[in-house]
Amino acid sequence: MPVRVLLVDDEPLVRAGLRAVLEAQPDIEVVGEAADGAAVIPLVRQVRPDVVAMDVRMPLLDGIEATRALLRTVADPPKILVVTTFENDEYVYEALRAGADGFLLKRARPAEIVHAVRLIAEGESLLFPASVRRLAAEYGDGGGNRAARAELERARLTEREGEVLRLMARGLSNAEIAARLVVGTETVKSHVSAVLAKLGARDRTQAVITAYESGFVAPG
Amino acid sequence: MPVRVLLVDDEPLVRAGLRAVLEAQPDIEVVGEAADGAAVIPLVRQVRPDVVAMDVRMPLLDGIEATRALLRTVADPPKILVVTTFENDEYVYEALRAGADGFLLKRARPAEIVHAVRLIAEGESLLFPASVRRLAAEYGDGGGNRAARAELERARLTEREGEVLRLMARGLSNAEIAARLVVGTETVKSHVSAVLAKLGARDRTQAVITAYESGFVAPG
DNA sequence: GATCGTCTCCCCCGTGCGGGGGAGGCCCGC
DNA sequence: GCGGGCCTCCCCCGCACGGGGGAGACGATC
Repeated sequence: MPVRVLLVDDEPLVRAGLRAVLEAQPDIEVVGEAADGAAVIPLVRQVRPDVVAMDVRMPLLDGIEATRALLRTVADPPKILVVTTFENDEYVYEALRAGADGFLLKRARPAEIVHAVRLIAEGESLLFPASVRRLAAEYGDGGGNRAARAELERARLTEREGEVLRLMARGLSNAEIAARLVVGTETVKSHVSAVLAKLGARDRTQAVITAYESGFVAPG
Repeated sequence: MPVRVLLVDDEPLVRAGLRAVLEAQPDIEVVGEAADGAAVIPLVRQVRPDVVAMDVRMPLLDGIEATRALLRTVADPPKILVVTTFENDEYVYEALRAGADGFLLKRARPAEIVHAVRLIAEGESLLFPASVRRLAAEYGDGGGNRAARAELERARLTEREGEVLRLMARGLSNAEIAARLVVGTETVKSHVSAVLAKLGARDRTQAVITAYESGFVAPG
């Protein structure tokens, strides 16, 4: 059963782009589009999406208000992924406070977008470490942005988990990782499980794919 | 047991580069260096490497002659990976005809170098599809280069295997791939096994890593 | 002092994976 | 016609993997 996504953005171009990116995936299906927040609620009732990709800045009803309305009025509401053009958009944090499950920059790479949708669909209210890290880096250290930082904290792999993922991405087995880190295989299995859970991956292969797609490890 | 590699190149810089790249891998060990072909044979007898990374153009004894001499005089000779700066180097094909097991451009990416060493060590006399393909593309279609083309043929995945690898690289399980391609899971297993063998991968994770590292699939 | 997160290790358990075989049908080229 | 490559499917088998629990030790934080 594919992930059913509803696109909400006032720009047709953005909707088309998201549709192209998402429909290229075997496990994701775009079930509808809306051009403003006011159209969202009836549409959600009609098509029952798993995830709503929601722009923040829209005419009539913006993403924040639409999110609030959605969570207030719809039974068993879909997950909400807030999409924005501006990284330092205060509205994004408003939306997260309103109950959105994650946020994403429009200029994120396709794989990041896809990944975010999958994670959100699985009930993970997290953003991928790399994108958040980059986001955090853009803000610098001085800024406020406690929301972004908190998100980072929630999403981030621990140091050990990061080490394990890096070794997984070099093709090592659990036993080899254990030997490398001088710990037991059971310990490695624990870390691997944690990595899989945090990344929303089903197995180590998917985790390694995510590592590559996110830039956590780079080819070459 | 790591792969034991002997580096043979007249330029210290190249040796240092190869050493850095190869020793960064957990399963590869550089056991010696030689600056010219004449020093290779005694050194091979002494350190018994699994793989010799051999430059073609060297003073005293070039890579071709050194390869011939090595295969003629040493019992149980190591695998020979010919390394060259120039893609259209006629000497390379000479070396392959002399018995070398594969060839590699010096400007190949680290991952490709590492991969080539691993493959060669495992007795695969093949080069990775992507690098050979790129090589072939550089030559254009008009040129001769039967050697490169033959290498390409030997290394290349079949159409079906390529499809399977692409789906593996999207995180699909054998059962999911089977459903996608409308064949039995046993068929998929056959293709997966073929892919693993041709890529010198131990499991699907390593195959996916190779797919990314080689550019067979691209992130984003 | 209590709590929390991290790292470490342990148990059981099912199963997907990969190796090792083989085999039939198809098309192409020699 | 006959071989060879490719695609398809089948068998058996061992094991690494991953899920589900739990638990002790340590440090930081409250």
